[in-house]
Amino acid sequence: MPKFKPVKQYRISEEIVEQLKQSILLGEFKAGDKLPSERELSEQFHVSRAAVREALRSLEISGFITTRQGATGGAFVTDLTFQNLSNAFLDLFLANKISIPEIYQVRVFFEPEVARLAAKNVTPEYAERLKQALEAESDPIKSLSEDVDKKTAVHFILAEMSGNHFYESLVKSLMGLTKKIVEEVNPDPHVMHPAGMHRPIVEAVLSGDPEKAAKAMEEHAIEFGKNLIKIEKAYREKKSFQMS
Amino acid sequence: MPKFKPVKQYRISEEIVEQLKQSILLGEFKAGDKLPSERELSEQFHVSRAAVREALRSLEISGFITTRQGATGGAFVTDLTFQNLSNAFLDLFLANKISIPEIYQVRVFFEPEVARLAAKNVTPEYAERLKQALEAESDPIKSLSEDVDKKTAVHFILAEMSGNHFYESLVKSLMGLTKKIVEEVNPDPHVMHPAGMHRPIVEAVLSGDPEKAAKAMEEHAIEFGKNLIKIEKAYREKKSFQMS
DNA sequence: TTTAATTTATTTGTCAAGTAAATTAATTAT
DNA sequence: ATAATTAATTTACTTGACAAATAAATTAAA
Repeated sequence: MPKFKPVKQYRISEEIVEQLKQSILLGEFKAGDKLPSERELSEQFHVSRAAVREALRSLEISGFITTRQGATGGAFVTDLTFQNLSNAFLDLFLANKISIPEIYQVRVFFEPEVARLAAKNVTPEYAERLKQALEAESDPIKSLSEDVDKKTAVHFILAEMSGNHFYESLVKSLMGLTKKIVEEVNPDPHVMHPAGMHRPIVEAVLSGDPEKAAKAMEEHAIEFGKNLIKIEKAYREKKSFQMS
Repeated sequence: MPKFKPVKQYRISEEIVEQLKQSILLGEFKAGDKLPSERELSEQFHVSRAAVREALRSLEISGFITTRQGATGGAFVTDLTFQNLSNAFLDLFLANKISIPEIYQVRVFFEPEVARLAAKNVTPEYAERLKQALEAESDPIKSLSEDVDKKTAVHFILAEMSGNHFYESLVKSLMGLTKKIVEEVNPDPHVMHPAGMHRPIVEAVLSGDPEKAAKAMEEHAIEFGKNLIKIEKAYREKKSFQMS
């Protein structure tokens, strides 16, 4: 008996999404380019503006375009970043599909490898950036958000130094998720992550010692992870106490 | 000087997305539940159906709901899965933001750890599932897609056995991406991934030897990765030759 | 009394045609 | 030259309709 596949009926907006996405991926629209206006698109596709707009919302959520209102506005192609990955992780976390301990088990395992790779790839430029990022960690704290960004910088630079965009995306996503959690919990920054915690990592990387760098990163990740788990747990208990 | 934050104007559809998302995350709508119909939502929010529909498209892309037409249709809350993560990886790959070698560098590093964890968590049920999955790999090949699924099964089970949903999501996403690539390249399945390749891994896991399991997985990942990179490169060159 | 065909109700999918609001460019008045 | 006004473009949003899918209820037929 011949095996037929079920015929799936697609929405018009989905068809539009596919065509625009392909066009973007093929480079027919490059980052920064403006797509035709909604009215033009609806004429070209022979569909209503509503269908076009639903398609644009989908492309926006997927990170392919951003839209601006006004005379010079429209839908602009964006350079795809790790942002969606980050959003996906965040949603999984918020939906209780992955826990902080699980995230940190993974991070403790792979970020030492990132540091190891970074230590094998030190250039004067990277060295300078690492030093400056380390310096900036001791700046007076103006806001929690800014402080978190500064404490995150070293991790970002090391991730770039790994030379692997996948590791880079993972690190940036996880740091983004961590930032969200930290900002929600709103702890004392000095307790959560004292300045200078990254010094041993940076020193090991700069000395070009991969194993030492990996070890330093592992210790840091373990310590910070323990800290975060503890503080977040206390926060959650306090919150559920307030609600009862 | 006081530091004011720029006031961001949000779209109505974004506001709706936020409210519905929060409601779902708070468990006010559980997986399987039906959201109110578009007309009801537009009345409750005091907005037009078009705005509601744009919001629903966003929630759909984010993996929170699926929609069905008809009398018993509507927007149904779904159990959030790794699917979005997988889509995010796929888009990054299609947009040439991460390459196959980069993906495989990461996979070669972390999947041995998954095997290591699995070997520490063997139960009779898991053992049975692993054996059956290994058996099924030798079934006559009916279609490439089905064959890939069978060769993927062992990896999925080991990922579950790791007891870490993050690892599980990563493995499933990467296998999903690999499947897409394999189906595009459409190689000879026997060459791409001969049956029995997973036997050493499964045997090591079942014997409860974490280090042996990790080693076996590493060797497998390296071999398969090399294979995939080679075959995909040949495919890409052939394709660009055809186009010129 | 089943069974088949038809009708009805509900819900999403789509369209058309508009108004509102944001934003920039062009024009006019000062 | 500067400021104020007007015009033009584009997205944001609304309203009100009809089409299509789907399941339940009803009716007709065997």
